[in-house]
Amino acid sequence: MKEQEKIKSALDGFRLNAVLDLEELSDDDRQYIRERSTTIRVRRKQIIYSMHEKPKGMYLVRSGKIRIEQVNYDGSAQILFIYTTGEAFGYRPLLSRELHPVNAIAMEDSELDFISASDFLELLHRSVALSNMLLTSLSSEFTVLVNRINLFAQRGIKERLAFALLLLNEKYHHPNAILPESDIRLSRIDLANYIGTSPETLVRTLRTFQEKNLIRVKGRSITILNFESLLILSGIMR
Amino acid sequence: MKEQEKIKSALDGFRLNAVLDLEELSDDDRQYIRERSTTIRVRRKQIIYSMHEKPKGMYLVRSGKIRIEQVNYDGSAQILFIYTTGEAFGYRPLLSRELHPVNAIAMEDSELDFISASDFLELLHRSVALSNMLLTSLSSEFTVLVNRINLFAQRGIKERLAFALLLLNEKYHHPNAILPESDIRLSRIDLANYIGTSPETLVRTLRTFQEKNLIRVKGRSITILNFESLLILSGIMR
DNA sequence: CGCCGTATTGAGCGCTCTCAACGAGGGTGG
DNA sequence: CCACCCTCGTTGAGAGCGCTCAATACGGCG
Repeated sequence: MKEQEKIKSALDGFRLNAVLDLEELSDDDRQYIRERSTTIRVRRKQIIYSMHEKPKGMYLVRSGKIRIEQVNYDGSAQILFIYTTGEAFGYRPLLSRELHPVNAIAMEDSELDFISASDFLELLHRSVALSNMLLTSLSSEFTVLVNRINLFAQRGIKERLAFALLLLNEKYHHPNAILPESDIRLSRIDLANYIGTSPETLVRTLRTFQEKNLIRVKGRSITILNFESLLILSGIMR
Repeated sequence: MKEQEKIKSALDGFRLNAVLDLEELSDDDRQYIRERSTTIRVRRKQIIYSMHEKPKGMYLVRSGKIRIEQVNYDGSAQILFIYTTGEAFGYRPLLSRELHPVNAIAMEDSELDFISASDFLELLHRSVALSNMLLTSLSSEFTVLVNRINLFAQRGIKERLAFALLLLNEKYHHPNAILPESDIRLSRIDLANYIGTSPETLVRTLRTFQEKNLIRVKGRSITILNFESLLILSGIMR
């Protein structure tokens, strides 16, 4: 599918690639990670860490979905990322010796590989490959965040929703599925907090999308019907 | 001034610290930088690099102000950062082997130290200290950007302006000045593009701030009169 | 002195938020 | 198995914020 490739590449620069590519590390490093990591199980809604906490280590998602969010004084929440299988998180404040700036919460029952702060930093100290990988990855993530600031600062809800659905489509895509469309399943509140709006406005915008046959909505599940239109609507492409 | 300390620390986590602290590098590294860097002069409005260009090297501001912005298809622009004396920019896409995601434009006549891509990468390759410094710095910048996404997604113009003025106050602060307040000088359009609004709305919001004696406006120059109120207004503090 | 880019002001509209009410669904305990 | 409750989702109405368009002032520079 040529169109699908176009969509994918248009989202380059907007997609946080948090995948920790262990392939790029040496056998020793991989061995080290395997030895030191423990698997932890978390249930839906369980808090993995909270804002202003001291970071305990790095997490790698084996299964499930984790949302990273900030909660403001007025109680409003902004979901910044959703991490899924193969993606790593929680390690950045270790590098900059800061407290967690965000909450990490399981959106579904999930399994995580955990490496303690000291083990992680020890490995980082030893492995130039890891250090370089993180440097590269942080730099490209910088671009992603900058693009997103632009999006939030300049675009309205329609555009932000269109964009979010395209990103989520990738997050919710089943690894071995052939079809491009996914079954995007998350609560209205989560989706609203992800695009920075209220549930009411979100629902209304979803309906207008459905009326234009851009998506199909059945309960919690959202399916994209027209990728190209959504991409144009998002304003990131002409 | 105790209050001033409070303001400063409240802005931690929101302030992009792009200062390249050469002190942390070895004598050799500093020597290398000194030898390889050339000084270039740019005039107001001059483009240093453009979006989608291949990055040529790293820039270090000696004097003047550089704005980093993204321009969208519809012509709207979002100013993401303003770099001033001692701050480094332009090197991130070198690390991630990407094209520039932003424009860099001189807001005033400025002087920059330039190090070519190959020299920069060569130094990075040799210097663990630089590599670690960048890793730390990128990680804390990640937090800053995340905080800003939250701000843009959740807050209105009043809040964003209050916040921006506090940040700009630091950017425009004269190094040896004693007083906390600065003379913030930039065009209405630049300020509007920085907080993500139209010049008209910006002007009106500035006036309401002035009417509440939060700031003094004289032509292009803005002076903060009441830091504490602005900080509370910005919503980043209770 | 005139010109051009910048700043300000006014008016009107549209988008998005908030508040309030109602409906639907899922889980729990009886 | 059913009744209840609680959360989530949806819909309506109204207010207010921020945008756009248009006109008018301002100011530095040639």
